[in-house]
Formats: sequence, structure tokens, C-alpha cells
Amino acid sequence: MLTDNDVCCQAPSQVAVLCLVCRDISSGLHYGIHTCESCKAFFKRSVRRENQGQAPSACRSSGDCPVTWQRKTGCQACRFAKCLAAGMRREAVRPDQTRGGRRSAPTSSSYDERMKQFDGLDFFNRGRENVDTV
DNA sequence: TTTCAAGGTGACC
DNA sequence: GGTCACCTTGAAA
Ligand SMILES: [Zn+2]
Ligand SMILES: [Zn+2]
Repeated sequence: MLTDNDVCCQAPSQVAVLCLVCRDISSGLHYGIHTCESCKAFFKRSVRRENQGQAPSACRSSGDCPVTWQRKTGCQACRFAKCLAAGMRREAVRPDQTRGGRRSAPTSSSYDERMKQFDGLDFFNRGRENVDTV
């Protein structure tokens, strides 16, 4: 029986938002941008690896592989680069294991704004030199 | 209470 | 070993 409030008005319009990294279906905002679970997990592992002091797999090319992201498992370096380029923030990755922790409003859209602030791909210019010794 | 997203965890490749 | 997908956690609205 579904006379009234059972399954009726629960978000019928699910607009499929695409992941800004791999163009997959986003499950929502993650690390500042719309990302799929794959990118979320990948970014988490990547950032965590950096925190451990281990450099990520360097790309054999100049970090300019023809990665189309239809096939994500190409170059992790390039994938990670695209993640950062898309606007994913390492700061959003908690150094602790504190779950939840909604830090201020996720700003919904920050992509273009972020790009302007960070001047596009300058993360490469800075990051390359100093992988960081945190 | 409900929502939203970050984290863990685990199954699949 | 890495990737993908789901569940839990945990604070903010
Ligand atoms: Zn993605
Ligand atoms: Zn590459």
C-alpha cells in the first residue's frame, strides 16, 4: 500500500553530474569538486601516499600522456595531475582519520574560481620541484 | 532529525 | 596490487 508518503516525492530528478576528472557519473562533491567514487578513492590513496613520504609513480613521459580517462588505469601520475587540475584539494584530505568533519560549506562550485586562483597548471611548476617533506 | 561528504572497508579486476 | 563501489561515521544545517 502506498497511499501517501511512502515512495512518492524523493528526488525524482536525478541529474547525472559528471565527474570533472574522468567524466564518469559523480556520486557528489568530493574534495571540492564533483568526483566519482573511483577518483575519490584514488585521490585519497595518492595524497595519503605523499603523506607517507613516498613519491607517486612518475610518468614515463613528460606528464603529458594521451590519457583519455575513459580508461583510468593509464598513468597514475597523469590521473593525479588531472585530479589537481580539476580542482581537487589535498587539504580536503584529512591528515587524521577523522570521518565526517564537514569543514565549512563545500562551496558547491569552485572549479573555475579555483583555476583562476591557482593559475591553471602552475601546480605542476611548483609541485614538481618540491614533492614535499612533510 | 536530516543531509553531505569524508573515511573505512571490502569485493572485484 | 590497484580499482571500484557501498557502508559507516560524524559534524553542520
Ligand atoms: Zn572520476
Ligand atoms: Zn602519464
